[in-house]
Amino acid sequence: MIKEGAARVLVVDDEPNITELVAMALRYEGFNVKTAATGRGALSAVSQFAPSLVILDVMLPDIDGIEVLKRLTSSGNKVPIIFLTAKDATEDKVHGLTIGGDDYVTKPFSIEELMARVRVVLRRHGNDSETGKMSLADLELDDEAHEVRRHGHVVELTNTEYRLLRYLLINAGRVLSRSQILDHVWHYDFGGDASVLETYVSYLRRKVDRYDPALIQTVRGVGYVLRTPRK
Amino acid sequence: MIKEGAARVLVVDDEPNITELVAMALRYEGFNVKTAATGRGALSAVSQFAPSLVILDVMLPDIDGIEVLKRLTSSGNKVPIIFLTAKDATEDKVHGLTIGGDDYVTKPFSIEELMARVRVVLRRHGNDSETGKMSLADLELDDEAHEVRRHGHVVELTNTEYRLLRYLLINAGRVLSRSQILDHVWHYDFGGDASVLETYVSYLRRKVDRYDPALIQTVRGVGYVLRTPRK
DNA sequence: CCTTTTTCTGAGCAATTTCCCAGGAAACTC
DNA sequence: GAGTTTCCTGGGAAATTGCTCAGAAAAAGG
Repeated sequence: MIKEGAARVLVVDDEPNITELVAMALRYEGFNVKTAATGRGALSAVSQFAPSLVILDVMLPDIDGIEVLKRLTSSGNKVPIIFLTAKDATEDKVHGLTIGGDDYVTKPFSIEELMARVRVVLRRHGNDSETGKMSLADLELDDEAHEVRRHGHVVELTNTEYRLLRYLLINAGRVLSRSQILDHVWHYDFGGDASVLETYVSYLRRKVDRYDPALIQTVRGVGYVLRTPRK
Repeated sequence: MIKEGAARVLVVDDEPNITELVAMALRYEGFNVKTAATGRGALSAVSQFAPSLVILDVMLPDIDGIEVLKRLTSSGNKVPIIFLTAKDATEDKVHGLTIGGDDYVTKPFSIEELMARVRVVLRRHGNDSETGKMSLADLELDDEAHEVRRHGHVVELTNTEYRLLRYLLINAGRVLSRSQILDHVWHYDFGGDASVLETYVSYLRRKVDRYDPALIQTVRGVGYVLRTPRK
């Protein structure tokens, strides 16, 4: 069952946990996904599946991700790549490789973070029609500029604050449970307490909800929701 | 006898008490239900029964629930899953799994809570034509926003009040016994007194039935019913 | 390597919710 | 109408939930 018009994404990692996690998230967003576990597998999948984007782990059992990129480039294939890399020396190797519009994300990442990169890369390559701008009342979020405005004023947010606000905004009007939010906005192996979320909601309120009306609302015993208050 | 158009749900748990409880509740709501007690049983049931939703205990005697999910995903099966999990360490394992639109419920749950998740998940996967909005006369309930309106005004309800009203509304026009309500709205191992229910009906009346006509009616010696009064 | 910024933790406090009880009201029986 | 049962509601204790602050830990940026 292939969706017409849905962008194809190839996910390559030797850990099934990761490929499945990422594949699930992508499928949920409507992408058409294939997975591979090796460099060779990746190369053959690229030629057969012809993806519009490859998410590629740098560490692979046979041919590493960088070598995969080289072979693709030398054979004239210009598919954009988002590298997955551990936060160590390998990170440096990937640094200079993001020139051709490619990008990279360090493990462990949060789903929202990775999805944001996916959208950016696809947009840049014209495979995504969306503009990357969202708004609710006088709150505006511009994904490309990574900028948030409230009441016309730019609001300075840290990365986590931004991702949290973005996730709430995408789901504006829908009540989100704490675990839903934690799973999407925090790193996939985050083991901590749900109280971080409360702390960040507190931060966001101070920065974003400084003007009336307050948009971030608590639904006691359930979770949070972003909406214009109606009483 | 298979109902035409009725969504198929597979329930997997090694405790027959639980599968029976859940299966009954689902059948009562019009679903077509099958049960399994093991991971292997679940896998074979999925391929034969082709359910639109699986309710899956994480702890199973052979293959655990997470492994079942992995095998399903890697074989390309995208059936949504609602996990059942104890409120302890196992809860953590399930974190991160709500990304693909899956969900989880911690034991002991209330039937209403589980049914609410079932509807949410099926709706999200387009297996349910319902919008998540219910109404009776000028009483409206919106599940996504977790919001109740009477006569156009938002009514602020606590979580328990909301679940109770929701259960009454689903069964509008049908008289529900005290024990039915307690079993559905309160946790299944709730040991307390039945008088909580009276207290909560009182709360609801004060908040919801402030306008005429009163919709929450007592059926003496039996239970309660939500309906427009018959003159 | 050091400074600055960001992220996370824990604890105290405040507010709300849940539950139980008890007195009284309402309905039903005879 | 009197007695009995069933139900309603207010008060209040106990538990839960959520907010905020201060500081520790970790990451980012020179």
